[in-house]
Amino acid sequence: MKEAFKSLDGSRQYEIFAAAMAEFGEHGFKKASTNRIVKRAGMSKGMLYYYFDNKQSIFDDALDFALDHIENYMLYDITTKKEGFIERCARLSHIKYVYFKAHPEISKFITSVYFSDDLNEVQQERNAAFLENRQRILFDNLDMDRFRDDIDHQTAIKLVSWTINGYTQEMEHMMKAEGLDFEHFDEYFEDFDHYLAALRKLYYKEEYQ
Amino acid sequence: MKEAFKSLDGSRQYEIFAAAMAEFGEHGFKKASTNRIVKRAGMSKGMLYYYFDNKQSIFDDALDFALDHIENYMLYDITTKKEGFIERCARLSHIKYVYFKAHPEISKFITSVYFSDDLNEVQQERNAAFLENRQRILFDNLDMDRFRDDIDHQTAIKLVSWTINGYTQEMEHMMKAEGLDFEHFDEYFEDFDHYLAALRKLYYKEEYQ
DNA sequence: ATGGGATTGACCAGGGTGGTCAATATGAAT
DNA sequence: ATTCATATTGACCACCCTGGTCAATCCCAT
Repeated sequence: MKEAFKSLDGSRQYEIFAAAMAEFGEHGFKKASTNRIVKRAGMSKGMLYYYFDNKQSIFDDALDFALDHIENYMLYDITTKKEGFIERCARLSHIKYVYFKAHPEISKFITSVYFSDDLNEVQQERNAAFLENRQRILFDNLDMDRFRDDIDHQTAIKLVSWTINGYTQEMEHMMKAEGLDFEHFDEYFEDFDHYLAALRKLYYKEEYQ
Repeated sequence: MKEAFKSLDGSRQYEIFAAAMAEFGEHGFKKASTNRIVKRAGMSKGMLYYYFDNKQSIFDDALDFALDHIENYMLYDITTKKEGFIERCARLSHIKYVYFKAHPEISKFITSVYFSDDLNEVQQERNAAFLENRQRILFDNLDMDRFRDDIDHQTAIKLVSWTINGYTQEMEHMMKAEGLDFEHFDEYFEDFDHYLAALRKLYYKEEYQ
């Protein structure tokens, strides 16, 4: 990015990156259109190239911005207190979901990056570090003794995370179909608690249910 | 489609539809390119419009073809014998996976249709009927008494299907990352059995484990 | 040799692309 | 009021790709 962009108001920077990330998230790098980015951000074509060198550098800077943004958010909100794996998963899911509602463009952008495979080396390393960090947060300081003794811990971890991801995905799909609605939002989280209770009953020793 | 196409060799029809489905699956209707379809199918532009009226009718006919193809395949391979839900899910997953490896273009095409929302009414009905049929197959003639008594059946069904879907997705993601490999294929299914055994231990009464 | 279906690919108008740039608008300092 | 640097515009460029057409071939059974 050029100096002109750096000296911009933080919220304006966010708006512009948001426009770019939404476009890249929906269409991928190649088929993303700078004209649509410009329209989304409410600015003229000339301005975009007054702020950035070219399309590629818009993408690169947006990716940097997105990863930083998520990492800051997560760092702020996460305390890895000792807890069971089910509780940890549930908490992370919840955080993720709140973040998704607050910053859908960033979430979608990062998701599309995760599934694409045309990142350069630097970006791949950056992204790998990001994912590793997520794993660390997910597994740090867990109380694994809550799991039933007759089930392997690693197996239980896999099963539980698949289950909770499945719930999350179904939720997203429902939301997308019906349009996301804050009334339903709470309903869904009541359901979530119900399923979490069931999971505890299935996977945990009696004293932890 | 025009008469010329109908009188084509069945395998050639498949090739052409496969090219179209691959293109539509990757790019969606609007951004799909008839030029790329033509290239994929190894034919000239003129030929495509000798077979079909226009881009839309290519899509329509491909969708018909895909749904018919899947339904025939499933009908042939599925006997809904009495079994537990875990076994049913596992079997359907396996069938789905084998089908995916045999006909990836069809699978991806149908998946993209499932997530898109620009189907016309007739297609929506057709697709709804298709999904309903899948649900029927999934739930027909189940032995629900295998589930532990202290867990609600509907809850168990949800949890188990989320879990198994999660496993399937992880498998797909791994395959995509490493390139699908038949050696690994079998490994994965050994793992699968391991996880199924764990699920039975968690969800079933002792006598059904 | 002829007729007719199969097949080609150059071609079209139209629209979108990433990127440029001369022209202006703005606003603070003089 | 003038100056001057910075902010901002959108028309414009050459290029590429689009869905679709069609005159020209090719192929082969008669």
